Amino acid sequence: MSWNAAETEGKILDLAESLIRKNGYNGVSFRDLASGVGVKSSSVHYYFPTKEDLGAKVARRYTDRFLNALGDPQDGPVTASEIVKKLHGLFVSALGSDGQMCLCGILAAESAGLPESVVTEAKSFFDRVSEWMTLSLSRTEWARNRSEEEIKAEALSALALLEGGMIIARVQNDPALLTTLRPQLAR
Amino acid sequence: MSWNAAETEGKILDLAESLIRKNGYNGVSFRDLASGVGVKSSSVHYYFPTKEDLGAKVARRYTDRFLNALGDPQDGPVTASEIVKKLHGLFVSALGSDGQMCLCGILAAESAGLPESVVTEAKSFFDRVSEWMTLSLSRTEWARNRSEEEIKAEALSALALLEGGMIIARVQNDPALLTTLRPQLAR
DNA sequence: GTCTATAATTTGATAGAC
DNA sequence: GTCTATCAAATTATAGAC
Repeated sequence: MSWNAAETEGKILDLAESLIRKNGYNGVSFRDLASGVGVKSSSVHYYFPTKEDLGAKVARRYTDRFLNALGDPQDGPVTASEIVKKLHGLFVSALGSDGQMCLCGILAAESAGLPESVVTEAKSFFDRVSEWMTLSLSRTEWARNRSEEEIKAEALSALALLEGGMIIARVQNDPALLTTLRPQLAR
Repeated sequence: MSWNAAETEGKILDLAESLIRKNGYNGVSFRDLASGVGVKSSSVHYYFPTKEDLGAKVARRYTDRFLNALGDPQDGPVTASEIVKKLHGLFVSALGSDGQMCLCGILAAESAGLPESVVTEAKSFFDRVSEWMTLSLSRTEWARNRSEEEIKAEALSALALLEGGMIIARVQNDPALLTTLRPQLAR
């Protein structure tokens, strides 16, 4: 039946996202995915002809969901503090209890050796989240006496702080560390 | 002759560091190292019996050099701004013109799937640099009316901002981006 | 859509000659 | 110390039956 197809494809995407966030792109194999989902590796190739194809689709889906969770900047928080809180909250819940990295963060770290389309999708995550932050901040009182460059720099530094915080929290095995960084974001 | 041994071992460590920073731990093979250095892979195993052994030694050497470049906190800059500038400068020169990641940053990102001793060494980098920052900042005027926790949080957030900045600079293919973040460090 | 079977390559690692 | 030779396992990917 047709819903089986979509279910297998979805399961593969879910597991691929989880495993890449845990081990990185080079730390995931088709057989890991196949055995985890309960099919053979040739079935994974049926949905995703190449690993590059799979990686790019996982990254695209991740970014789409992330921006969906952020919501429309025109209809979001109106203070800089609340905007930053929203972004921070998404990263904290992404790190979760099992210390999973941001998918595009780990892809970006590995990017020098990754297939082109995967890098393009990882880059797109930062472009889009950065744009969301810039648009959101632009609507606030905080932005009144600040230039476009200052606002963009603030958006970028918030993202950098959160990505770096995830990395450190993970290696220290201390998810609470990311929470600690919150006061550094609100200025 | 004996100096040949040291030379080969050093070349392997140099190349391993460079390749891990580019592709991550899982993106480097013994044959990559061997061909790059001009020996056979069995010779690489002669110096480093296992990949874990090699990874741990590369990380340890990287951290030792990094702290050596930072210098003795008792004998360093005395203003918070200069301390932050020194750390920032090291990261900027590490990123360099070819966009290489911080070795322990990429190892930390991959850490969930890495051998134990490699993770231990990556963790040690953040412990030691964080301690350097905390000790250095504690000696400044800036620290006078601040608690131990506040100082540690500042050290940690500076590190997080720089690691995250490297990641984003790399995927955006824009090393200057890390320079942009500098004003966010000085408070 | 999923399977079996398999190809072609790469990987980490070892044994033993020189 | 470096080599040749080799191994067992894992990797991405394809062909073709059901």
